[in-house]
Amino acid sequence: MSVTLTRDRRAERYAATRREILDAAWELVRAEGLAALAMRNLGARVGMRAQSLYVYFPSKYAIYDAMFGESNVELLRHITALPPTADPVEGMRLRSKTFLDFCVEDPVRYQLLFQRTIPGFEPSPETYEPALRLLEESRAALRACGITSARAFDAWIALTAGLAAQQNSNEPGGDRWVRLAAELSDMYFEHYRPATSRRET
Amino acid sequence: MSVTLTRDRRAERYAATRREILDAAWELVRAEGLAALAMRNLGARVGMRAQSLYVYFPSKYAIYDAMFGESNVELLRHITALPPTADPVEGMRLRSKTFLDFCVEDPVRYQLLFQRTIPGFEPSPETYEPALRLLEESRAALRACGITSARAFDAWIALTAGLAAQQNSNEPGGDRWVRLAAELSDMYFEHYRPATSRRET
DNA sequence: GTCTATATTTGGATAGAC
DNA sequence: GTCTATCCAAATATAGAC
Repeated sequence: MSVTLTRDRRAERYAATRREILDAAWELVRAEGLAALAMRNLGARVGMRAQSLYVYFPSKYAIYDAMFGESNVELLRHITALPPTADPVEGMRLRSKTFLDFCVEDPVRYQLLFQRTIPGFEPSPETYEPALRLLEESRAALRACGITSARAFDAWIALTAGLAAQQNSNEPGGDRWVRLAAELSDMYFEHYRPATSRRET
Repeated sequence: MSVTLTRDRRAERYAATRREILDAAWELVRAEGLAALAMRNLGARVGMRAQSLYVYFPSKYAIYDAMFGESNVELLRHITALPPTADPVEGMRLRSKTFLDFCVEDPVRYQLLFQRTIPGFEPSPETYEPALRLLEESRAALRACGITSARAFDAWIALTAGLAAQQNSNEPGGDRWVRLAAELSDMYFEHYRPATSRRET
């Protein structure tokens, strides 16, 4: 006779070990770069042989994919957690600042999310999904500012992403480009915002 | 008794082979990605064993460095070859278009020049020098438009580089972002150009 | 669930014959 | 200047004992 248990201790243990491996992987890539993720090194960090990791992840790419996925979820969470603002343009300023902080805070995570630099790695549709949601959500937020054209949307993304790219590739950890965000945001809305939907100041 | 010759046939042959190796390296990375440059593969493409390549380049990084250097020289040449324009702002538009075309034309070259993606590779000061020259030259061109602040300069670079980055990472070979260049350039000058130095239209 | 052992591949680089 | 012969190191992954 089998009894139904309310907890699966084995599954809990398994999940905890997976988590531990992912944490170690983040530590490793932050210390030595994305490309330095190697099963041996990773195993050493969690006190295992490389081979044992295959119990938890079917391949190295599966580890990258899990990291990609949780980063994307985290970013989406950061953005959707922002408090509502009375002025939608002020909201966009806040969003871009939040996005840039997120990118600068962890350059390796940025590289994993936004630069396709690991040979052979492509995120799975499931882990990529939050990125699409974020993009959609951004489009809506910009629409609330009265900006609807696809070109204008692309321009906003390019502006914001451009700052992050410059910052991380030229002065990781600094703020030389990031601090231009508010100014460029103003410039953007001065140019793109239809006169009718602007507030009087 | 030794005679002074006007040509060094051996040196010419050597230089030609080096050139041939570099050409093959470009072909290889364009076909299989920057990270796929391996001495064995490269050797195969020029009809040599990998070991023989060491006669021409002391290491794999030396090959990357040579490629980096010649790309930088080429970019500088593209920009400095631009015809002078009566309107300096028109000149900047032309420069950014030329820059973007250069970046989009060859995404792998772009990656080598502007994204530090090869583990362990850092360009030598000699091959990096043209990049500094170009930056200095760009600063001067922007100054001719009446724009002198360091912040404004950084903003220009971020704007242009942002377009290139978006284009190459999201739609290599396309023009979805690149075609925004003129519009963003206008937006930039509307915002940053001091009123006194603007032309009447 | 972790281990030992091992297969397999790949890649950078050197020594020395020709 | 190109080759053969090697070396060495690193890395992914599988099989099977415990």
